Amino acid sequence: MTVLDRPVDTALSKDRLRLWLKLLKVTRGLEAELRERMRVEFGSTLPRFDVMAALARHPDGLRMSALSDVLRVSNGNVTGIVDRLVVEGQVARAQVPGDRRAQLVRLTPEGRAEFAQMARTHEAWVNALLGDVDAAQASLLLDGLGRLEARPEPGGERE
Amino acid sequence: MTVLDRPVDTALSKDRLRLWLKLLKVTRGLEAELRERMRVEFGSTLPRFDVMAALARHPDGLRMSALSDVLRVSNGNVTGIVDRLVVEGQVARAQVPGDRRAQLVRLTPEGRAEFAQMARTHEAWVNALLGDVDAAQASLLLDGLGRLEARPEPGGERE
DNA sequence: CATGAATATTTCAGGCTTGAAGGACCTGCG
DNA sequence: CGCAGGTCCTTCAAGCCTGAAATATTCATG
Repeated sequence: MTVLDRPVDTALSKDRLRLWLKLLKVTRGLEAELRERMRVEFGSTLPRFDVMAALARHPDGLRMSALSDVLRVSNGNVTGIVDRLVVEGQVARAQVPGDRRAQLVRLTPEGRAEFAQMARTHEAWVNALLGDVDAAQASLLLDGLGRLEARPEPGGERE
Repeated sequence: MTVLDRPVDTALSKDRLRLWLKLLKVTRGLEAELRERMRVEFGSTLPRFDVMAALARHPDGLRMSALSDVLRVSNGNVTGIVDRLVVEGQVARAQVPGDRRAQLVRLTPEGRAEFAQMARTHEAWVNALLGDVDAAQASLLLDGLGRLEARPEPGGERE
């Protein structure tokens, strides 16, 4: 911990801080725009969209805890979002045969149809918002971003 | 709007979508790590830190609405965060002489001291979390990120 | 089989966030 | 002056989010 006890204050440290602040700014800006469009166009939200996207990729359904893992979101949070999606009829819960604790969550047919529409539109939005990025820049950025991915701490879970 | 009515589905569109998802993933990962450390180490939060940072850059104080502009956060939200910072004694509200509607918000001396400590540690955290990024990569990424900054829509506010 | 540990989920309090509505105040114009 | 329209801020309902505690249920071990 001794490294945290004195000021850092190198040029590189400042550069990294600037990079992080920029990252935050850009991401929040884009996210705000997408959230707003999701709200106006579909009366929905990004978290709901995220849950539906995860379920769309798993047609056999996911358990609540699996959903929580995939989305990297707390267990209790998933409960609330799924609750609302159930009320809206886009998602259904089912019992897992061998385990009375677990729930299997799936898209309903209506949810599947709604998601297809949302996903198409969402991709178009992103495509337009990132319109200044060509393929080469995209791959360059994608690569660079990989470098600052927070790795799970040693001893943590693996994929 | 006609462009949104049919599937996009070009390779470039997929690349941009992947880039956006990566951006979101990386940012959320780092943010979660910083939030957790802020909570454990300082019993505080990133939004509170953001407010204090803005106030630290404006020793003469900021109005609530100016704070809301700087942080790009809704007015009502700022009210709540500042309320809590006031309770904690890190921030104080003052009347603006000529205008009984407005409030001038400032760091207290305690807030200023606390912020200095938090800012030093925060920078060290970011420096460590982005430890794989050297100066050249940082500037490359910073530049690339600038390209996908959501520009305010035409007719919107300017800086 | 019992029972203690582990697993799956929900509930809860506290905080952040938004958009919309409301109240107080200011300003400019007739 | 009076008052219409704007500005500044707060309040509110609804939703997202977390970490921690509570509830069920399953599993492993003796």
